[in-house]
Amino acid sequence: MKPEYRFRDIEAKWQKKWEEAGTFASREVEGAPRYYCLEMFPYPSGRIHMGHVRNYSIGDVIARFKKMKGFNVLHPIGWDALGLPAENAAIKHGVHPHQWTMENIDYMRSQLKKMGFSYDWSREISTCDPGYYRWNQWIFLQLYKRGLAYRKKSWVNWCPQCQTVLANEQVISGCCWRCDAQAEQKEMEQWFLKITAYAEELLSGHEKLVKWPEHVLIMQKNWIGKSEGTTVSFPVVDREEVIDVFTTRVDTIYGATFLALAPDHPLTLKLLERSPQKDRLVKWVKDQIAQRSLHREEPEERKEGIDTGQRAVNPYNGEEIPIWIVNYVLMDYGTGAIMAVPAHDARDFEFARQYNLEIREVIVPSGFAEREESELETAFEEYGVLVNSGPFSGLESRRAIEEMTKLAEEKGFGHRSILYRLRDWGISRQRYWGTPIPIVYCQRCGVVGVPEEELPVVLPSDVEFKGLEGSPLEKVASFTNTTCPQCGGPARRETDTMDTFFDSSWYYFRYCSPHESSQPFNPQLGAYWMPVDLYIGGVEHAILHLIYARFFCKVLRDLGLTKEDEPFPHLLAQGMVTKDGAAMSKSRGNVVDPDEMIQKYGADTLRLFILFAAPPEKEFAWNEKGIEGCFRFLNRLWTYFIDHLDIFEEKTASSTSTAPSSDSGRRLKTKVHQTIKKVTEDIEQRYHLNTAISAIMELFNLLKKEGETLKKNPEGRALLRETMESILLLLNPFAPHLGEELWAMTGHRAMLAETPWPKFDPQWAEEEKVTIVVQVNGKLRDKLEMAKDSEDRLVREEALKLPKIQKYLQGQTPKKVIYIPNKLVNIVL
RNA sequence: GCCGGGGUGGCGGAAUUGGUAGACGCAAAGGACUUAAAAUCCUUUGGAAGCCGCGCUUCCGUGUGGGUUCGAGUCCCACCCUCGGCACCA
Repeated sequence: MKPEYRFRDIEAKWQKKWEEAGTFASREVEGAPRYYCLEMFPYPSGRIHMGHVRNYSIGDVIARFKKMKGFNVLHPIGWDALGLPAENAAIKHGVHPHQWTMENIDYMRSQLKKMGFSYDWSREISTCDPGYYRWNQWIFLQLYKRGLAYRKKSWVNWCPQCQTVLANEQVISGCCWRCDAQAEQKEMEQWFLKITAYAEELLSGHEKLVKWPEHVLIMQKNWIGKSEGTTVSFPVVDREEVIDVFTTRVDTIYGATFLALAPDHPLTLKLLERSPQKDRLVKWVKDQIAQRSLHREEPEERKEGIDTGQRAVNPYNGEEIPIWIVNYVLMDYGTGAIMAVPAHDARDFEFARQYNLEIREVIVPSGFAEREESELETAFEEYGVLVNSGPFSGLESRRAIEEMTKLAEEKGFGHRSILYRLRDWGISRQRYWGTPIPIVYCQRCGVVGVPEEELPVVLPSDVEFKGLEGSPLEKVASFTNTTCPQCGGPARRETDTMDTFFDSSWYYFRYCSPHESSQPFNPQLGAYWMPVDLYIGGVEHAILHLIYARFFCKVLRDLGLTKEDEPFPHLLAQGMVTKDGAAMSKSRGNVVDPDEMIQKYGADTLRLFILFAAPPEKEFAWNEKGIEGCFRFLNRLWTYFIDHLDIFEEKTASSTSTAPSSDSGRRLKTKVHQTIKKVTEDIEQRYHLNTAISAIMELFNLLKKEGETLKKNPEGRALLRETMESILLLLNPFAPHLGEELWAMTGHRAMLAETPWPKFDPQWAEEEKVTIVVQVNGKLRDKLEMAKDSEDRLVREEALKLPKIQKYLQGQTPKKVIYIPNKLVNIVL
């Protein structure tokens, strides 16, 4: 009776062996190059999903491959364990967030172990551990000391029914996601991190990220949104005040027919004071503010505005133009005020038409002298030549921008300026399950940071979760009532917790010394492991997480903890896992559970399939039949080995040194070395794991074919043994359990995981003979077998001699014969 | 609207620098084994036409239409479809 492929037993057996032997524990050893392979750590939502399986399978192939290549590999895992779902579970099911999270972590850890991932479990971290979030607090205090963390009033979404702040994602078409009440805008004190201080460096740092996918860099670039332009001051007529506007198109300023302020601009109410219709207009402004950001979900919002009756002076030509308050100008970008140039801005154009305001053309396309006085159908937003612009008429836009800005600087009514779309990062959350912000409010001393030696500020565990009112922490008197660290007087503790993106912004440093207790991480160990050599994760984090993490790395650098400017020089953005044309989701009911697949086919099959069916960066469409194909492949492999175990019992001489005497042997040996080359390059350079796997399949197919004759003599049997060993070595990163089992069954003592990656012999990896394609007028007509690197003239002659080619020539002399060495001959008639 | 990715057999995909389109796998069809089925193994498989005929020949074929080139899935221009990101950012 032949042993079956009992994958459940095999997988459990080797997982245990790896754990007992500490095979994947990373060490900081001299003499070997280091490699830090990191996958985005999961949120412990309950169970792992196929996206995790894919992400972590890709990482595991790289980690195991690098280990076999002789690197000291750091391949850690942990838990992004703080966050809203835990608190919602508490509200819904009455489980404490801590308990809920811990149970999820325990289950998901067991799932990851069942997948056989080569993690160094001794470095496992969890962000809800006070030993971790204490360093969130420490970092926050350093930021606070440097003015990079500050408090500011800002507008937030507020549900009047639930008495709590809502995140943007929790406002569904203007209403609270939980109680459906109309959400309001409320101004609250919030903590912010000054990421804008690093805007320029976050942008220029992209130049170092040559190994990031282009589209991720573009998304970040757009998010940071740098624009260069001019700030111009418009004095208000008969008043002290001056209105600053920012524009990238100062060349259009002679076409500015009004100024437009955001409803929440600080000058708005002042300007309305003298208006006869003051009450009505002020009410309009307040309504606009209250509704603001609710229509961010509805882009087709109608433009509205009111005339303040006040006027401002265009400093370039002294013209007085009206000042309007409009709903399409945003207070939190630029100065909150714009010069409106209807002829050359689509939004101003739309607004001016609606309110019958003047549309004055000052730019014409270059090549047109001056346009006929005709109705403009749309705003002309491109660069062109200035007209009706006083001394600047006739200049080209770009030139005009330069000169006009220069003039403003000379006369003192304006200057060059750079603006970023990037906003400071609001990190306050009125939630329990997050890191407490380490701040105390003292009646005498004001805002006081908790002293470092008192950290961590630990989350109280005795808290009620009713989900009805604001932060649960506000109701815990033992937490909020405290004493001022400066004066010892009575004080109130900050009850806001941190956005969980804070936690994930530096966790990759923590892995370098996860048990460090006197600082966030040990700088020497950080210097040893950082930067991360390969960071793998979903593209959905292209902006938020990856910008925050880059920001934190720079902050930690400025704090002297690291020398790295960029934490992740190489990013692999993996594609989504879909089924039936849509992302897997519970609501769609198209979720495939990894547990079921492990149970049915085993972890090796699941890993192999999820890597085989598509390259990592592309979308992966789940298909039940596909996984069966991979299962069959592993079964065929297993059976073949079992049937040929006797080959490994013989003590035949190794065939590595000599060339096989048969054609079969030469074909197989060539294929072995070609496959080693291809698999190595596919993993190392292209990360195209799907083609690496298919190359291994091809080799196995040829082994089966050629093996029939080869196994009849000792020389052939030695080659078969060598081939089979190569297959196990090459397959190890993909299907490590099966590999280890067969490796042991074929008499190897050392673990496969600890065995060096095979090397290819370039002589064998190259064909001795090449097939040369023969084309006539670019069409394939015949093929020619030639020795590699045959002489030019010889190949051309042979090609022309071919009977099929003769037929096409019909005695003509070719106009031209093109020869691409070892590839093709093209005969042009 | 702006920015970006993608469109290749019945399906997932391969073709790495402009040089044999369809590797590998799935599905399908036929055959072997079997009392039978499953499993397994073998063969065939882009489309069309032809041929004294079981293998070869010819033509067509990588979203559409043009272009560059001896040669284009790959480069250029225009368009269509699709997926993602941003969305009053001055």
